[in-house]
Amino acid sequence: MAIDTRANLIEVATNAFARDGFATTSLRSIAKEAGVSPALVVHHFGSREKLVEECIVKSLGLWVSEKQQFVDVSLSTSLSQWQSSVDQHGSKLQFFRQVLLAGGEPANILFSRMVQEAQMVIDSQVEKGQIRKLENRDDLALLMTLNGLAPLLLQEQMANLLGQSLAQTGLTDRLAKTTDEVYRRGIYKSSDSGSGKKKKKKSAKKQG
Amino acid sequence: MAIDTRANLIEVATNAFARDGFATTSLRSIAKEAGVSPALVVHHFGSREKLVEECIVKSLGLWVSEKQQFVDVSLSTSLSQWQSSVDQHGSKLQFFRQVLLAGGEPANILFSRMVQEAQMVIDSQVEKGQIRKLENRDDLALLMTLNGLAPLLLQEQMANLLGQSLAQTGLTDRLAKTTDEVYRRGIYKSSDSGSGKKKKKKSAKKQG
DNA sequence: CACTTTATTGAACAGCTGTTTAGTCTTTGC
DNA sequence: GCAAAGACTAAACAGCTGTTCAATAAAGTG
Repeated sequence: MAIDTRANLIEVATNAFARDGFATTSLRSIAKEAGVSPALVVHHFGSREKLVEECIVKSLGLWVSEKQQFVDVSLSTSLSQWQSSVDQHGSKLQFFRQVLLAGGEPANILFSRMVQEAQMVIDSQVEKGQIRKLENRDDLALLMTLNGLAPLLLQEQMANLLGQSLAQTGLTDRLAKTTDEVYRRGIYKSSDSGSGKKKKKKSAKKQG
Repeated sequence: MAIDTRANLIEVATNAFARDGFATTSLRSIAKEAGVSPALVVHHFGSREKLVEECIVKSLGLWVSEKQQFVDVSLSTSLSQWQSSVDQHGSKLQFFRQVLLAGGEPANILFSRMVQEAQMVIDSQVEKGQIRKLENRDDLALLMTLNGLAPLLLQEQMANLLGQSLAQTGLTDRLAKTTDEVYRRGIYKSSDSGSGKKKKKKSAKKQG
């Protein structure tokens, strides 16, 4: 059964790439893990690089159809929210992490899509009145995407730091609080932050 | 001259690692670039891995002695500031970028040092009254380090996005402005943000 | 049924990797 | 000056990599 083998190869390869990265995962190891000869892999995909491409294309397609699930990752204003997202669809997230770390065109495409997503989310939240309008929404989208991806990219170093310093003191919750505070007092209207009883509709001159 | 060769090898290797990363830079390519036989490299350092270690140790030592120059990178509240830092000591920064991307113990050490730096800077700025006191300064330090490192790690994707969408419209300056706005209205006292004429020393109850 | 296509494999190839060995050349210590 | 020590190299080794080739088995197709 050719299709089964093909699909299975893609799945095995995707998981391997997500786990170990693209550079360090060999065609042979994938074949071995799938219980198949290396020659069969190139028979089905033409080359290792084509297999990589197919895995990426498929995952990017999946991402499009499951957008909402990843938006809160790249845009999560709370790290606990981010962590729960990681736990939920961890393998997919790890794959995207590897795509970003590997760089190149796929990483550029993925990143620019994430920024676009962020723009849409911001627009929607501005419309709902949850975010105050900003001079440049595109810049904010880029900024939030960058900040949102940081804990994903540096997850290993974060885990090391948190694990050895404060362990399970509910630190991710406190981090979420801090992030929340920065973002709310910064970009969000003060709707529930305590000092938001009065609406201030001032407009002060900006020196500059 | 043994010492010259040794020192030169470290420098060549460090630059190569900074440029191409650790995984993809071979001992042979380093030897070739230094105009020396591969065997000589292992003669001087014992193994490739030892050479990597020495490069990292030396760079981490350099970082300690030039702390202030890198603090504004991992903590830069402005992306233009970050960019000028990148231009200034680009190669060193790229090396640290590769260390972080490579992961493992060196990355953990580097990251935790950066967070420590951030803590000190925050303390200093709180003392100067530039930052309002926060519930947990450690969390903020971690958060700012993460956010500060994001544009370094994703520099390639950022460059791609900015280059193709808005080019040299002074976007980095606008980004700096946005970052600044988020941070100032968030964590900084409102000393010059227009609405900061009156100090409000209220403390409202938080629901839930 | 024969015939073609497809799935699958083991073996081999060329190219890369880090490392070792044996040897040459150069410097140093006495 | 001579012997020991260190700098340095070419060549080879074993192990990995992606890929190719010839061959075998299976599945479709007429």
